[in-house]
Amino acid sequence: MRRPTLEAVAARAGVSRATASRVVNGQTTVAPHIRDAVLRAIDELGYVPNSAARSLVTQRTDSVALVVSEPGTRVFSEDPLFSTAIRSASVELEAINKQVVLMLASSPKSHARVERYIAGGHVDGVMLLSMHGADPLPSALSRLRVPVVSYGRPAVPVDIPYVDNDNVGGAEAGVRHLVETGRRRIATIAGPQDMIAGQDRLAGYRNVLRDSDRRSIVAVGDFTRESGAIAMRQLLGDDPGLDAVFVANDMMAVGALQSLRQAGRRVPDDVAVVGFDDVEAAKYTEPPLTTLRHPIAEQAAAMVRLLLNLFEGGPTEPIILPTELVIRESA
Amino acid sequence: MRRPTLEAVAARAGVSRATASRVVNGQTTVAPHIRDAVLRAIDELGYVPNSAARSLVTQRTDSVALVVSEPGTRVFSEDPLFSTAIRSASVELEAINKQVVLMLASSPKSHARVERYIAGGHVDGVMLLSMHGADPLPSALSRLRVPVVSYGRPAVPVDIPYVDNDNVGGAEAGVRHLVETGRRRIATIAGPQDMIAGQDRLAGYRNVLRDSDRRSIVAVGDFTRESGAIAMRQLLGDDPGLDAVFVANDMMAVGALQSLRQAGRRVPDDVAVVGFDDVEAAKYTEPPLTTLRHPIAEQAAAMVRLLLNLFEGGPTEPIILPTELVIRESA
DNA sequence: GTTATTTAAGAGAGCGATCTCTCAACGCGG
DNA sequence: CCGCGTTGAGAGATCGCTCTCTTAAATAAC
Repeated sequence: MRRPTLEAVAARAGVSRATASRVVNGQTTVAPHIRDAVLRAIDELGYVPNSAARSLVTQRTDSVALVVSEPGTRVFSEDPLFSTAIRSASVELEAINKQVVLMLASSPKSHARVERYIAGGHVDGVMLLSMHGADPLPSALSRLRVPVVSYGRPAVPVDIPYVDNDNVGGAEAGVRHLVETGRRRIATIAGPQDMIAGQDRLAGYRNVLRDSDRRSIVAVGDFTRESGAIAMRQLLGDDPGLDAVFVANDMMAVGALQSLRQAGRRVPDDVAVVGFDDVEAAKYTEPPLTTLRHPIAEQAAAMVRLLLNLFEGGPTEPIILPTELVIRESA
Repeated sequence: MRRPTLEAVAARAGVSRATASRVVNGQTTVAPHIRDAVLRAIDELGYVPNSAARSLVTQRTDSVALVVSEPGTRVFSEDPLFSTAIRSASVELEAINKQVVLMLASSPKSHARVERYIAGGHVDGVMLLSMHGADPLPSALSRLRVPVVSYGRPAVPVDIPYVDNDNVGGAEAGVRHLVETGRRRIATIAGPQDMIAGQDRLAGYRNVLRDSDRRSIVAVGDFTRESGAIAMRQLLGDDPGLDAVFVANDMMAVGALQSLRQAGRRVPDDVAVVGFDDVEAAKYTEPPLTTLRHPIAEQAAAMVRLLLNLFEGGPTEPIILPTELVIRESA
């Protein structure tokens, strides 16, 4: 009760295996009536090509790895970034008939596993979702001479194409909005400084404050809601007179709103709040959050294009997608 | 600059390909010094077995498909169920050295793609995340004679093992809690009735109400926040005197809380609210939500075990995991 | 009508592993 | 010293496909 092989199809259609193969692979050098006979045989037998055999000879697998290099729990739980990126990338890849092999690289041990797997030639290329600067994977994978693209600029200067959003520009736009609406003492809750997004958003904040002659007031969180709440309390302690805060991501902004409420500050009357990411929850906070939207889905699509270019020799410059200020009620 | 083959390893170690293969696959019938020589050769050449060649002869691929059969957007966005399940299943599968191939089946077209892929023998087994009753995939896949396990009881009576949480029992526990805390007029916002979870949770609600001699008041939502808000307004219109509502999932409960606030009802003083799922957000609502927790991660792990049993002939009865009432402030 | 050119289909050699079968070497009892 | 069981290693078939090379037939050219 084995699955039918190309041999069986050929026999049934009364042609050679080579001809059957031609039909399967859509070559045009087959006479119409023979082509039909083969197609009929395929249909009757329910033939499906064996992928192992095929990729053994073609040296292609038609699948790409989506490596999520991030400590386990954070990945999917709060932050919708990963899930959105994964979904979009999947959709895009399926559109070009590539399969997605999802790999989570959360520990050194799994890093090794991933490397071995990639080295094993299981996939034609790798899409790397890696946010932490210290991540050893970008350089490790680029050494394997496998096509790799990264989501988010790799922290170490390694020569792999990447897609990123304009973190610096986005932060600048957010802070500029606070300046333009007349805020005087603008604090920030920065993200972790071992992450590019954390660094760049803080840099954007500093740029604008420097240009507008204001003093910077910085607290650092780790992109979680709790850290945002803690950082906000700390900022209020440091400078009770602050009238605005730029928060490096929405989750922390939600925590900050909570602390502000507890401290009796009204938003935006007393303190204006700007977040970053425009997650779903930003619409439902009290008050709804003014934030910076970046098109995660488009970024994932761009990453797929980049990988395709890597296969086919197209342009592979990094792609930086713009962010957009979404003004709601918090600022 | 090709990758080294087993042949090369054998040549370098001065043995036959067969012996090299024995070493790679950890057979014990190789003399220690020869074994060492082969291992050294492997190390020096950086040999990694070619998976296509291997699975061509072994008929195994060591990867399993994780098929998410759900209309695109819903999957990852609001509902953390999918992301949590995917992550847990990945972790579990990686622990037993199986790769995860993620497939999204959102449209009839992609259904066909998934079926073809599975039929193509790319994977050893399938884990199906399917929530909708009308889903054609469970029966389609079970017909392919591929080991399949399902997350959530398949709506159509098809003979594939599954893992589910005790939706009926959980709903009963939630509603019973409302009864025991003295609530008289207990409404429900049910989930979509084309989903098992929607049906079963409503059934649980009805069971308890019947037994406690109360009248049921039902509105139906679609598991989204907005639908919860709308349903709540509708319930308040139908029966302004209701003093409790059992909501079939947390997202709808969040919407319901919003509508209750707008209607000037205090929670839990005027109206008690019980949700279902214990999502992250349930902790942060105003007031924090009393809800039913089910262990998604454990369910995913159980699903992996079930699949393993399917491979190896262990027991494959459906696994129903219990839910737990988490009492916070809303009820 | 013969030769040159195009087109369609077949023959057969791999791709890189696994695994059965075979055989050589060795130890040991009779 | 011979035969026999055991153990370790090699030979070679095989998995199912692709793709080059070859050949046969059909058409064109002169």
